[in-house]
Amino acid sequence: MTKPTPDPRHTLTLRDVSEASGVSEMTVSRVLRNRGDVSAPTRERVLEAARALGYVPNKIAGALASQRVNLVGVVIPSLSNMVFPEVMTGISETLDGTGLQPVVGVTNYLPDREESVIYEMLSWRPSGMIIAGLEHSTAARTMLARAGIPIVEIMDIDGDPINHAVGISHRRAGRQMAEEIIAAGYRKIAFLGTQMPNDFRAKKRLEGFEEALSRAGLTLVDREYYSGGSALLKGREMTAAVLNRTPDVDFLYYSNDMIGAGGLLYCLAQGIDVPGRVGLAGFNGVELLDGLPRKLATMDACRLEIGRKAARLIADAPPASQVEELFPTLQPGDTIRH
Amino acid sequence: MTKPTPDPRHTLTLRDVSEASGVSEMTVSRVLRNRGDVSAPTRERVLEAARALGYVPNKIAGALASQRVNLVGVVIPSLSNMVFPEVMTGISETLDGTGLQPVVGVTNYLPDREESVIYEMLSWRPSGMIIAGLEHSTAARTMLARAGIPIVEIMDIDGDPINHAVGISHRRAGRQMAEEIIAAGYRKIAFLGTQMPNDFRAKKRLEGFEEALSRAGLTLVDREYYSGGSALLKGREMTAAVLNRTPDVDFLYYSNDMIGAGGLLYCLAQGIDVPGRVGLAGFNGVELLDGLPRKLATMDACRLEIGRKAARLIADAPPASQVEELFPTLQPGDTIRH
DNA sequence: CTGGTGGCTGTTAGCGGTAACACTAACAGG
DNA sequence: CCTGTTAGTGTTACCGCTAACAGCCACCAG
Repeated sequence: MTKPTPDPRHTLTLRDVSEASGVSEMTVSRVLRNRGDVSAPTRERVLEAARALGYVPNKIAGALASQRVNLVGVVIPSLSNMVFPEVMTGISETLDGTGLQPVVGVTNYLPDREESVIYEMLSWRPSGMIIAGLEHSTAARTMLARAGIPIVEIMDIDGDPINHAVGISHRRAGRQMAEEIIAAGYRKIAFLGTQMPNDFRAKKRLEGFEEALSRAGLTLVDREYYSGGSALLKGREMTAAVLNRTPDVDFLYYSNDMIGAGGLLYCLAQGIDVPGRVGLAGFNGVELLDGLPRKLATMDACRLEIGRKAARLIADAPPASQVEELFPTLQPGDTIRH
Repeated sequence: MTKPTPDPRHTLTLRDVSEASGVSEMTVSRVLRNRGDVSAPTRERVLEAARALGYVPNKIAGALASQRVNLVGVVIPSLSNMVFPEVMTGISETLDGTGLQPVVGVTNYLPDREESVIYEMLSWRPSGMIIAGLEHSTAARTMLARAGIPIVEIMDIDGDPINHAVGISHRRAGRQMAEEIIAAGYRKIAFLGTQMPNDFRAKKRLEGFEEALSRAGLTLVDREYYSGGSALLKGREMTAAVLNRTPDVDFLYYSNDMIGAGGLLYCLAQGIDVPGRVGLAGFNGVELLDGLPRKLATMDACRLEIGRKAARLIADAPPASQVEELFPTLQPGDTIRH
């Protein structure tokens, strides 16, 4: 066995099917797309011929001719942190049946890469674009605005959308969590989070959090940042570091659930009284947490719903820009004292 | 603000740029693709015009004309189980700089869906396809074989590849783990795994595992299957169920690390002596495990390397079919007694 | 018998690029 | 002066498909 079947003749086109079934290319095209009237016997013959030949239509040519591309570009920072796969699920779910298909691009939180991913996607002339976040380079914003297709910026609504936006207010989410923590009586609060300079949403949450603290006359007693590596492990390490450096800390606010889970496991292993001696909270509401020995306090980010609504906006393409704010619910879990 | 800039005139084409810069479309095309000689001043003028207009080339047209598409289809069962994102990383890494770009399609372990995803992808005439697994519908195999492009089936090599294959032998991996467990003196061994009828790789691991057991005169003393839900949580539940039902079990072999981690957390919480009273092992070598209080025994599936090698095969397109077997290494962790 | 009216099928003209080749000026060498 | 070469640019003919419209035939009403 050498090449994967070096193709008897050339690569198949409509013409091959049309010759094999004795009708015009146009009729074949109609049959294959279920468009226009074609008599039942003709349809049968064509389908049979196509099947027999193993014909796969060339969407490139089809798209060019029809000026229609059934693709939706989805630009997200990462696939590996559990949050975006869920958004994707919501998107696929909603797009299924509309004839549209998602195509993902990953930016790794790099603005340059984001720009080129967007450029690349637009050059395929998709029917719409879904993009995480509201912060993009000027060039990227311009390209998107000029593309003449629906654009949905997701996850975040604290900012100025290009077109549509669906998400939560991370600033408010941070504030809300802080208020909850303060109400529970914690006072020596530390933050543990990602270093990523381009995770704007984590940054906004922290801003909201600190704002609420300062309104209560408090400030963070410690902070610890990380980047890269296994989040669970980092959570352990950072927690150890903070507890060591600031022994009187009584609350650890994590920028995401994964490091929060690491922290929780560490505390439990150390026999630290949670939530009595220290309270813990994360962010996201990842499914993973269900399996932990104790439930981490968190806030769901409405990821599934965001995906669904964003896809809906692309599919429906309403004429006017829309901003849909969703409201995360706090899940107190077992790591904030009642 | 209504529509995203209803586009002054129409959508931009090469002609617009050519008119704006006073050269032919062909010259603009050459400049934009860095192909053929174009004088420096002309190149400048063209680039300037393109930038000023915000021109984004139409790859659809380009691809049709040049019969070249710089896309590589990647078909995988799921994005949410941590294993495929890592494969993707390997693929992207290697493809970067070759001018090729990965496009993923997700099948959710459904053969029908796999078939349609493959069909859909092939209809974009990609430069190559990377597909998880060796088990596909006849129609899918035929389409792929006929496509006349390099096909790489990944993850698994226990079977008959269409063209190239890169992966590990899951059967051998299962066998190896069983041998290790037996050598460590465990005798009452149970299996806990996914129900998924279409996770062929998990199935092969189990086959290899049982084969090695029976060669040692042993059989599984219990087995427990799950589907859906939080894997970590399922791991706890299943572990509880097995320990309850078969109290004298002394080893729990999990079909993946995630449920294994759940089981480990459960055992630790119950104060069960691991690895004295029961040993545990999973499969995959997911990064997550680094953060657990104790290291789960596992076997890495060479995911990154598989992604890299698969991408290399597409990029290099060797004339003859290749099968690259990788060899996972056993990571004994702390859950098998020395 | 004529003129609709629909159902079905074919024809024509692109879609927006690019390959391949043709052309042109400028200059070198014989 | 002519020819050959080279760099830079333009022309032509598609790529494989579809929109739009043009036929054609059977059938029916008037």
